[in-house]
Amino acid sequence: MVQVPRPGKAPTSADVARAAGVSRTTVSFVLNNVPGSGISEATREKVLAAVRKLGYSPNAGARALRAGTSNLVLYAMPRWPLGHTIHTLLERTRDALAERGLVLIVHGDRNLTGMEAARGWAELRPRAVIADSCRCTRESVAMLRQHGVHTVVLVGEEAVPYAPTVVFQQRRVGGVAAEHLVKEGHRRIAGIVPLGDLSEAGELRYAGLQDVADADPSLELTRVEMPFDHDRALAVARAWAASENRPTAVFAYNDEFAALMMRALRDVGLSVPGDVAVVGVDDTPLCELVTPRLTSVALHSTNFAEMHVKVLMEQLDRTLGDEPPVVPEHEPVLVRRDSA
Amino acid sequence: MVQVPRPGKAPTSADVARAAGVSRTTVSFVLNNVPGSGISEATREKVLAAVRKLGYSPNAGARALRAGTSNLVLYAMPRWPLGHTIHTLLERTRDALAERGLVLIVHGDRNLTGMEAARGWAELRPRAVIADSCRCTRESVAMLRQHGVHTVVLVGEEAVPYAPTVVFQQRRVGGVAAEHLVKEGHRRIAGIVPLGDLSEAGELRYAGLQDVADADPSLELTRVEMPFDHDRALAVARAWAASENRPTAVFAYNDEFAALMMRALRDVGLSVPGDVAVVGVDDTPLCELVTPRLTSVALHSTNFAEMHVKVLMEQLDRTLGDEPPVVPEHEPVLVRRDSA
DNA sequence: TTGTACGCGTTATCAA
DNA sequence: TTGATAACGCGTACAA
Repeated sequence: MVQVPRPGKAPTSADVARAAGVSRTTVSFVLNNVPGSGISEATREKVLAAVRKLGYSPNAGARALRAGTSNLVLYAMPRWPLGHTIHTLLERTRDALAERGLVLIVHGDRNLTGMEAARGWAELRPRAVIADSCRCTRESVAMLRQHGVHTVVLVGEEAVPYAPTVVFQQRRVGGVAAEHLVKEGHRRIAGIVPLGDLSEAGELRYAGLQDVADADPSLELTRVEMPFDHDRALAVARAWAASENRPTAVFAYNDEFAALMMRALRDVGLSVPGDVAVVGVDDTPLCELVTPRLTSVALHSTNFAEMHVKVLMEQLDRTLGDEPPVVPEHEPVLVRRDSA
Repeated sequence: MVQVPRPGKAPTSADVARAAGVSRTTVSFVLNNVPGSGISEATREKVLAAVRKLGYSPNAGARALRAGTSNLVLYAMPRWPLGHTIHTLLERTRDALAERGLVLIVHGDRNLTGMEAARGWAELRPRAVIADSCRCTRESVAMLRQHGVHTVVLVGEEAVPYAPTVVFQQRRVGGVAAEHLVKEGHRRIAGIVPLGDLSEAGELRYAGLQDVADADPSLELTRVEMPFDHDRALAVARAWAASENRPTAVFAYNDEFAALMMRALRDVGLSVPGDVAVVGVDDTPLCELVTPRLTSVALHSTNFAEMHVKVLMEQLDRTLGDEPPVVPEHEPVLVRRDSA
């Protein structure tokens, strides 16, 4: 049972020392396994027993205050919904950090950017910060460094000169899809941009389509803004059914939108991929479950996670002022099935 | 640009005081808006200017050390994969906490339980901890309280006497599905238990089927352990096609497993729901996208999130020793479509 | 209005 | 082996 030296207050190392009948110094030596501080096995045991008895857990704040650095690694929650990619990423990162005695913390603030965000992160004086590059300016990164954050790793569309960036291009997702469709001979392509939470990523992916269209004037791009809603999808499909120069292919924002469109297209009598080809994104299990099987752009979340962990670890090892870091690129890959 | 009073070290309130030409006390008064400490508008401005100039951000650890309590609320990352439910929950909780000046932190450790886990959480001396009830024992909760954690809110299958619990019954998910199937006249029901990450929740949902079967001896329950894999699904479907007393209904762990089974069943010539009815879980968009449309048990993540936030806020307001809290129940709801 | 001084919990240094 | 002491950054009671 947990003993209560001072009700409502957490036990301190002094409490442990008192309970074990030793000095605070001794407690500290035992708990931190300080080498070369000949502690007898007997006292060691006494101290550990007292720790267990009191349920002692060191105060991380005080420890960090004294040490000048914490063992926290702060991951700023990304703007887009938490999906499988993030899940894998967190899992791997946590494990890798745990091996070094570092603790992964996901910071909840999702609305603040730039200096505002950095100030909140800096309050915790973390060892490292991982954040979307779109939420970090040169100033905010400098601020973090100023606050003793040894490592800053960004994730985003493109590398910035002031911090190592793991490039993860939403934009290329659209590009890869468009390139495939062009190669298949499509000339009129529609791109879906979702409304709501997903619109930010949606714009980026659509911009990728636009990149390809800009390079090839014979392409005709149609932008379709749409919530995830069967009726809206039906309306779009109906319009296309009635039009003689409808798009011959549609890049849906993700696999779910793609499935939604496929259903709507079929509902109005258009065939997939015969009349309209469809490409999704994420390569989810859904792709195999719909008819026809869905062609999809894969983000390879496992690869991404590993790459991310690698960069983070390199940065943690790096002593301030080393050579600039590598910035891996992560190219999405088209997984071809039947729908396009 | 960020000024550097002492390179590599974060600016302190003393630095701010120096830069503003005032005392540390004054800085503190200004930053904490201490009432009744007549600070002239001029000095106020000077201090704030210095804060901006230095990029000062208070050391949360030191502040907590002094105050005896932090403004952190720790959410221990749940064991099962982060999905839409968790996403909504975090979003709502963060907003509600932000209104009180509290910061939501998601703690990465996912493998530790009981005392081990509690020790890690306690190190940060958070104001509140939210965790899966299955990772908390009576002792570990007592330990947290001992360490000044004012509020502990659990989420899990059933209420425990030592902490307020938001009841969220995976088990009832299976129960609700089974009750529906029984009402529809099914007597031989199969339940899928996924392998891997999802097995923990899978066992609970299957136990819900078992509850119903236990109460009705005429029911015949078949347990199917299965990874998410088309070939394995096909094998199961083939076996059923060849058997004269195959299950007439299958409770799939979630919508994706349900869709996988539906496809496999159709592939081997069995009709849905004619030969075999199928029920999924989560009421995802997928339900409307497959043929036939999928009947699913909905968890109503928005309701859940609101309920969760409500309980958390009540607990935060509660002064230690108040009356025991309400423990809302959250009943899953069957959304009927065509597949069962 | 402002400065001085103390203590929160840890750990490192130094002397015993 | 151990015990006293100082310092980390912050907030505040108290005195000026």
